[in-house]
Amino acid sequence: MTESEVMVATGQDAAEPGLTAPASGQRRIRRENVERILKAAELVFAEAGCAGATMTEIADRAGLPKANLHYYFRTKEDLYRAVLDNVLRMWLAPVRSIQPEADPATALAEYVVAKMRLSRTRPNASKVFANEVLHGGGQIQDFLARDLRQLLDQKAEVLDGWIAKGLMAPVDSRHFFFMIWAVTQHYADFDLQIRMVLGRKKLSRQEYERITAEVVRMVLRAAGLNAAADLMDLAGRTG
Amino acid sequence: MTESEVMVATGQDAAEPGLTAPASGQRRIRRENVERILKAAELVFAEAGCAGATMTEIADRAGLPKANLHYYFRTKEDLYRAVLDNVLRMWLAPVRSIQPEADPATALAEYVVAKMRLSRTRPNASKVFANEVLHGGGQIQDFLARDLRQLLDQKAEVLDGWIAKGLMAPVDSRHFFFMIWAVTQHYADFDLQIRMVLGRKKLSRQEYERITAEVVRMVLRAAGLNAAADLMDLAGRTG
DNA sequence: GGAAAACCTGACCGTTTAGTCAAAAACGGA
DNA sequence: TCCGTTTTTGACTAAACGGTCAGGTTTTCC
Repeated sequence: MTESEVMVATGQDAAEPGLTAPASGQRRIRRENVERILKAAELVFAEAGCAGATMTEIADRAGLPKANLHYYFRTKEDLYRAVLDNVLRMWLAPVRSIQPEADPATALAEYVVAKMRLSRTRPNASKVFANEVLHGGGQIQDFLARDLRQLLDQKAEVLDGWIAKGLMAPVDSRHFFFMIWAVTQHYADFDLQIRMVLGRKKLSRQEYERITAEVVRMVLRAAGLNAAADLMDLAGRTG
Repeated sequence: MTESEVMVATGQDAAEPGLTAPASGQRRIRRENVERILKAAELVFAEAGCAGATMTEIADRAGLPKANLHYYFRTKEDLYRAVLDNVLRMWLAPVRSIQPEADPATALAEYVVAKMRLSRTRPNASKVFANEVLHGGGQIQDFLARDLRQLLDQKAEVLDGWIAKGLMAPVDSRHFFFMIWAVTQHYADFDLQIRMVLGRKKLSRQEYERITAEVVRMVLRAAGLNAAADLMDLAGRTG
């Protein structure tokens, strides 16, 4: 599964691609139903895992009969791949802020904020990703070994550049990224644990923003950017 | 599932507990087979998740016929609970080093080292735990809301004490623990991603120790303990 | 050595699940 | 309105799975 193959399932790979498919976008009904199915599937796959999810459950959540799912997606695995492809595409996006000419503290803070926002707004996507890596099927290995590796190499080089210029502490740039991924995704993947342990039913948006600021401070300090972290401290506590 | 109920499955809760059970420990055969089954089960549950694991697969890995599993563990859920109980017990152990009178840098470093060692030596245990939290069944909620919450409250208080004395930066102690958990367990739960992205087939013990040192440095810096982290820098790079 | 307890296991059963299919209904351009 | 195309769906099948059980074998203890 290379990056170029990561795409929204248009459904054209199921049920005999319309050879006479009109250029004017897909049929309305197909587009709407595919979207509904993918949304329901992401939820169910996140809740139950790939093996634990059933087509019947997904169909019920989408408000469609099961046979209809098999009309748009030939097999359960096809549907799972489509969901996963969406998730992977989303995963790669927030890293853009890491650029050589950027200010390290600003860029890292922006990156963490973007990752935390993704954890809040799309926890199910993160869970599907986590589940897939956890039970390392062949599904995701190409993505990890090709696309993600290439991306990490690029961005690690940016950090190494900053370090060489003395702009941040001499961390191992790759493992520094692992730390950011681990911490930010933790708030989506382990949200049950976090809520139970904090005794909260749900984390409000305000609470989430406070947590995000805290995570940013810790990450900045881990990078040796204490001045920036302390500035945040001031802003966060007085604002 | 309270902490007191967290225990190794002795098998006495399956197949009619021997009412005439001898005080001199369990029967040898039972003890050995239960251990083999639990070991195989932990592996399979980690690889496939709870729903994806099959009794047949576990039986094959344990080298026993499937019916034999049901002799020691009445149902798949009973077996899963037994595995999970082992995992949870292990999870709570390493936190001991966090004590009020300890030196923050030393205690935190020891804690991170212990958690990283657990990730290296028992990755499957970590994966079973992660999978359970991810798909939050009722199984683990009591543990999280009671035992883990209580433990976190205790240890957060220790950190707050250190902070009050000015021994470390004013972090949110609970979220600081979340960061440690996230980062250390990441190396077990996401080891596939880490190996793929680094282009390694397997991480050697030496590599793991280098990574552990790096993680310790980042955690210490995140806690504002830069002096200790820099000392480690020196030791790690010259030693 | 003998009896009771513990252990073993092939064959079997009911349920759940992914996937199929054919016939009907809805759609949409001419 | 008409006709080919797309969409819908209840009923069905085969396979996989968790769990059962009866009858046999081994172990343990006196």
